[in-house]
Amino acid sequence: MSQQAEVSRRVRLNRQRVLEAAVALADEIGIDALSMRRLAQELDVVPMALYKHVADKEDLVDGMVEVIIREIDPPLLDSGWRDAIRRRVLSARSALQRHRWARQAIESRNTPTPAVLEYQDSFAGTFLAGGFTPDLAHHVMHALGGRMWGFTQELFDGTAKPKSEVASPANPAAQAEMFAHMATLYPNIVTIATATPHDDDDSVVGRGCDDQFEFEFALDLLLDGFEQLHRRGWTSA
Amino acid sequence: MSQQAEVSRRVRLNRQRVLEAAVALADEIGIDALSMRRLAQELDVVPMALYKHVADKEDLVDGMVEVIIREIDPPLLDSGWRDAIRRRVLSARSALQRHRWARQAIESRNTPTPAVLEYQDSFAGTFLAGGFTPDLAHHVMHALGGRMWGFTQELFDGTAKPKSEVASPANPAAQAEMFAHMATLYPNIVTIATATPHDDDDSVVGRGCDDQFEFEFALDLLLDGFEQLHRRGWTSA
DNA sequence: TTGACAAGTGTACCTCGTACACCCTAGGCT
DNA sequence: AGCCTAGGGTGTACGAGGTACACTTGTCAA
Repeated sequence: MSQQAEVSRRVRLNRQRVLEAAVALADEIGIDALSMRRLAQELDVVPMALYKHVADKEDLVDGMVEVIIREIDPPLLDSGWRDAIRRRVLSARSALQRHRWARQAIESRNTPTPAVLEYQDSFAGTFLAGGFTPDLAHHVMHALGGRMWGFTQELFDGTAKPKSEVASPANPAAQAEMFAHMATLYPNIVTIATATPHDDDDSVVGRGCDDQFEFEFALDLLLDGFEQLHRRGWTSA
Repeated sequence: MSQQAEVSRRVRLNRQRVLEAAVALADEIGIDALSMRRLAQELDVVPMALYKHVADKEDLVDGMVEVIIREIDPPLLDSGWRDAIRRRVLSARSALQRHRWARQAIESRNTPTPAVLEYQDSFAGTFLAGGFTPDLAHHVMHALGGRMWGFTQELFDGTAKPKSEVASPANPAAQAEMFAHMATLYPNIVTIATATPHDDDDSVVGRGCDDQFEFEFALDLLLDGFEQLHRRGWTSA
């Protein structure tokens, strides 16, 4: 009886609750560690219970991506295309910053869901409304590529260190030696990595660059390019 | 005896052979279907035999990426930076075109291997040799991002259709209906998708755009930007 | 020939996604 | 109120996958 009371007290699941729990769990443990079983446990149900709310894991991840999309600011309507695009991209970026797993999740999808199509459509709409020809808008969206989602394909920047060395943060001698080693093997990477001022000075090579700056640098480079082509009435023909 | 002869006739495995077999198998069945067990079967050994040559699956994929990198042309030394970068990127692109799984493999790595660092280092070297300041070279490499590997983060272009519809290639009526449906829901995507001439005219929406063109469009846009900043002596300070 | 090291094997364990058949409960109908 | 039913939740089980560990076999140098 108390058992039953316990059970009935428990809020019932629905797709939304499942997706939100999945997002929260992924925030915590990363998307690779997110399994149906782990998620079920978090929700205090048996794994198979989830399948009443999502078709399969693919569908779960699709749903999670949609949750993220909903966090992105809607496009501005009262400003120029450039400002609207720029702000929206940066808003997407900040959403992806809150959910570090999302980039991988988005990249792993290979069929667009309606939510994704809608997102892309509104981008296209902003360009068209800004006077871009459909032709130019098309190419420009391709050029934007993943940046539309707020990420560059960074992979790993030149400043990331091989994992073998990560474990020794409090060993200045070893670090200096490794730095010298890197400088021998990869002189150019070290040159450009050390050229930019560090925000984190206790590491010789690591985390030296401001990701946000790099992102906006590339974004603005592209936007400048778009603007020029647009002004010149560029066509692919 | 004949059994033994059979066995001894078999060439011995080594890391290189394992990696090459893995690349070939991934070319054939895709990287998702590539399992240690399947690869072992292909090589006619028991799964655990592979572990004598690769540390684990991570290591296997790292090795596969290195194989790909070796397929990319070395940098030109006798031409300007712009030409050198452009050619190399396009060479990387064609390697990735031959191995469609490679993009995903590269993206999934989160710690750079020496081969990867070396590849990036030679890019950096090309910029520096071209007279870029370390500062500008740094930002420019970030801007290049994944394009350095010959791919844009396409995700899915506006012309990709939801998978539910993929199965009916020979149903013009349904296709027309779906097109109308898309045009209602995603008018802007349809507008820009149909603006560019198709190379495949039997599909109303699909595969309309020339990926190579889009790639070079964005690449040149960036290279133009780089060139201007370089000429102006741009600094981040 | 022999001895030792490296290559290959067999078995077994754990984690995952998920099919299938079942039970239970809440909410609408009489 | 009592009943019925749809759909949420359960239990069990299977097959695929990565890989630890202990073992056997093959190769080659001394």
